[in-house]
Amino acid sequence: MDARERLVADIGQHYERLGLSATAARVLGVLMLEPNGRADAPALVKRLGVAKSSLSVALGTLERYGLVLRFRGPGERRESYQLADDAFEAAFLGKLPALESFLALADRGLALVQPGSPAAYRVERMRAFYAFMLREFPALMRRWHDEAPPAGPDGEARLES
Amino acid sequence: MDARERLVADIGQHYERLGLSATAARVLGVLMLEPNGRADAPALVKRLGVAKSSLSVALGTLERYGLVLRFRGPGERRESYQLADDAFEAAFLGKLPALESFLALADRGLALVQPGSPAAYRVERMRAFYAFMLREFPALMRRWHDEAPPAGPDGEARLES
DNA sequence: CGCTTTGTTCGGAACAGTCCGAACGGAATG
DNA sequence: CATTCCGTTCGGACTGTTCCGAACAAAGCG
Repeated sequence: MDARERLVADIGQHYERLGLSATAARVLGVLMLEPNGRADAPALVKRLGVAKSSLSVALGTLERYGLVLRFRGPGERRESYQLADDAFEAAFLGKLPALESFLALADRGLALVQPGSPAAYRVERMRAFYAFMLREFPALMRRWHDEAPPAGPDGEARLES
Repeated sequence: MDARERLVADIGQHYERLGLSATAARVLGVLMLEPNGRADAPALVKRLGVAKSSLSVALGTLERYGLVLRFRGPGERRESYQLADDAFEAAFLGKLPALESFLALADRGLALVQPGSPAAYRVERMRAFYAFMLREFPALMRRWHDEAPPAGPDGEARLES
């Protein structure tokens, strides 16, 4: 078990802790270290030692989360899977809807709580916090995009989105 | 099932989605709407219809996460549980360590990947993103603390931390 | 000192989620 | 048109988690 193998396993552990299944997490680990960030299903099956059915569902969830893109070259028999360029940002932005629904929850709470009571202040503060985050987070992401290092020498094929 | 009940259930659903157990999530829901944000174990057991053993472990995890504080008044027979004032911020800040470890993972990746390769650029970009977030997020929290509305009329007892 | 109350810990049951092998539908090849 | 290759879906087995009831330790009260 070389260093690369160990790193793949550790990356898997961390993504698993974030709620991904073990297979999906390990797929991410492999793709990150793959030279061109791309692999096909048979390669992943061999690399990870999982059934192709498990791989199928794992890739499905990864695609739904916007972390992995499917790619089929013209006339290509099999399809390749590639890390989305903005996978990490996508993982962050994917949590914004959760913030929105918490905001809505806070609103419902405000309507139920006696105005002026400590509970009202508490819920109002919670509401304000989520509103603040919901406002400031996209701004932060914009700043990141400005300061961000270039995406690379484009030695890899870019996928049309 | 009145509106309050429904709201408690929905808050529970959302916190459950964030990784808390069902019981812990519902405890949070109850405490948020409780007039003074406080309750004791028998009340919670009756309110939620769970065994007190389940409640015990749920409260333990909530306390470890810094979302709930134990409180025993002097000479009080039983102890009360109260929402931490900064529960929502704590929930956010609790994820910073995860960012740090991802940064470390990216460093290990950089050491393994061939310099100049597309993979190197990709991992470098990932590293930069996490570094950016790790730097900017505390700053964002500071700004929140400045702009934040007051904590309330202090009609509730404050806990010594 | 016995009794009650409060909170934790333990063992077993129930459940959700994930994985695997097998079967299936589709598409390109010969 | 038969065959081969891919990817998805399905049923069953397994694992880890959560929950409950019961037993337990600790601390005040009579």
